[in-house]
Amino acid sequence: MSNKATAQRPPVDARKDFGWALGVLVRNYQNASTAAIGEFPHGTRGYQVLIAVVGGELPNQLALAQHLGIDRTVMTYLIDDFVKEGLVERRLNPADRRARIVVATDSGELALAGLQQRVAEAENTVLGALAAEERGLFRTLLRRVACDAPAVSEHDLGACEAVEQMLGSGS
Amino acid sequence: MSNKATAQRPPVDARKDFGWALGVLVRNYQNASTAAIGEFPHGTRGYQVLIAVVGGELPNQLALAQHLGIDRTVMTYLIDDFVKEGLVERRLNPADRRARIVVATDSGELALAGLQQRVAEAENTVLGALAAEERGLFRTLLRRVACDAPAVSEHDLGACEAVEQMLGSGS
DNA sequence: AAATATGATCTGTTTTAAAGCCCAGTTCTC
DNA sequence: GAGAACTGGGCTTTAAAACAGATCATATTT
Repeated sequence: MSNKATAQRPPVDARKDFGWALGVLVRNYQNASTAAIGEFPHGTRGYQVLIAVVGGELPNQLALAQHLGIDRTVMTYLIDDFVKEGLVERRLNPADRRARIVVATDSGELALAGLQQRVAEAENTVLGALAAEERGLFRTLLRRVACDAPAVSEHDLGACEAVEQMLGSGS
Repeated sequence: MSNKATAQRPPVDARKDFGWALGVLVRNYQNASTAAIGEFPHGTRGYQVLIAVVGGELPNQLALAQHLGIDRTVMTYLIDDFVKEGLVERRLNPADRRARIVVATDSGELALAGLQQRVAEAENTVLGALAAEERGLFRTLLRRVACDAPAVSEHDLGACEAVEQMLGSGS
């Protein structure tokens, strides 16, 4: 009786589901990168915030939050902790004194450089099933998926546009 | 002053970070698939559980939970809700009456078939930046990354082994 | 100047995930 | 049969995160 369904429709294979594979990858990345960065303030999240800060393309905390898809109120104490650790500084934007420009300190840039190496190793471990060229290909495709994604939500779209605008001169 | 760092090290580009791109993809996938499946019991999670159940490869609730990387106590009331909706049934495993075999009802299989179509559309939207062949390539690479991942955690490894054992005859 | 909008912060509430402990029923080992 | 081990389930606690408002300073608009 249940044969009927599996005979009429293509068989369901849980391993082929895109969402499942994505979930496994995210979980593995989380575990591996968390282990790689150790006691860094806010874990993987904090690491990505620091990357965005050092990148220096996001003008204020709000843009930072939207870029990473996290709540703007979270960004406040996340940056607070970074300031406490001496990784970044909050500066007033002379052009718009409502906004705080978040700049990385030398210590922050140094810390990021170290972290990036270790995270890169972790990433390669996570992608261990692929050959070296395939890893590069996968990264490229993933980057395109993320950067050139169609408008799924205005949030991400806005963030992406903002980034692209600012990178127009920065290449 | 900060030019020194950017001159010595390769410039940091937030858009090139693997973790960031992965996060964007996951967020887009979540939004798109959530919209696609509508009021389905436990959202994207529930959808993936149903796939695994219909796939019929996971012997019990524990294996189901490990396969999807969620807590085993969560699986309890997740399956509870599915039973209430008539999507799945809990049967006693005659071979091991400690374990409950979770089987999809005809209604559940039908529901999944409908959902899969809509989710597939959502997935293609999310991957809209890629050409059709590239999408297939990306899916293949992602599947390999997930299925053949090296042992990052014993949890996932065990789940993957279990799946592969049971699929030994099914390809 | 007044009204409105924006960025950051603070204050809560709510949701969610994860972890731990305990119990009941079942199976396996000895 | 006794005891250990395992599955399912309930319960509580903890931490993280999302979410909604309110406040304050500043910018922009009218």
